[in-house]
Amino acid sequence: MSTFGQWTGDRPVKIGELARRTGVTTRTLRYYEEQGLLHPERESNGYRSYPESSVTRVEQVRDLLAAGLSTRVIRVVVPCFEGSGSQLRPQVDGELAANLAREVEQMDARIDALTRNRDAVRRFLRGATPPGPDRHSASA
Amino acid sequence: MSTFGQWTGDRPVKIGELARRTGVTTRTLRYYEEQGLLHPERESNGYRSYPESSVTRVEQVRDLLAAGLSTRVIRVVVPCFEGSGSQLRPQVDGELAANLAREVEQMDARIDALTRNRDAVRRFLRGATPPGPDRHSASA
DNA sequence: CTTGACATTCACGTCAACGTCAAGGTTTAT
DNA sequence: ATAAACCTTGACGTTGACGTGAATGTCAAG
Repeated sequence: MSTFGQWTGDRPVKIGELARRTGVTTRTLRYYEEQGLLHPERESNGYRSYPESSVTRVEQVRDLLAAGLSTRVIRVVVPCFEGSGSQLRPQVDGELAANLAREVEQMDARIDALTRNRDAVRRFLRGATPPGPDRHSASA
Repeated sequence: MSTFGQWTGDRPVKIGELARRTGVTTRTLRYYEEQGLLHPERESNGYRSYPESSVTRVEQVRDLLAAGLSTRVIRVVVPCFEGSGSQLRPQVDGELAANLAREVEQMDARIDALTRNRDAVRRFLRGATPPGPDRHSASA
């Protein structure tokens, strides 16, 4: 029963496959590791070995980067998502909690700024006179 | 009636004052100009002369940069705020409108990502066991 | 007329988030 | 056993948003 195409189950993956499956380059994956965002194990030959969970992890990281956060703050933020439903509760000391609280504030500020400006652009687009190679359009 | 301290009314300002009033460096203001975000006039001596509106303009730009947008997209976005309440309606051709629509989508995506992750961090903070040098705390 | 606080234009330095080789070891296919 | 397709570690290049001078001009005050 193991000859039916590639099994996509819960097995460790090497850097190439993880790259393909997440859409980032291997360089990026090594960079994320260097920044403490990923912690792959090593096979006997030195090859990196990622757990399946790294796929979603990388997507998380990309999400946060696209949202404008730096790897430094992502490093402190991503552990929050590890055990969503897991049993592991990483030790959270007061300093980490304070840092996270600060980050939440910054994210709020970012969301605010983005929302305000997006709305302004939208209002502008709705209020703007659309092109019209013909200047006769009577609003319908 | 003109001897009562410094008049904060509607007069042109030079780069130093604008920098102080917006909290950015003069270097940053020149950079914004280079990027097409500001268009100060010049006095006879070559000094830049900014209108009062530049204060809010710079704040806008900072807002958008903090939100993660690049000067390139800000350059296309900021004109939307020029005439909020003004009479001038800059010519908006289809291409600009399309660009702006794309930017609005990207901003939506950013807001989405930020909101999701902020909420996750918040959930984590609420669910996390706070510090406790004493390990006896019985959930109350 | 010099000093000091402003302004000007180069122009190189920095930091983050990667891209892009280079020079090799490993595994797989033929 | 040799090529092709992986992987490894350096290490230098790039882009964006500025920082940080250097060398110079301008202007009000003493």
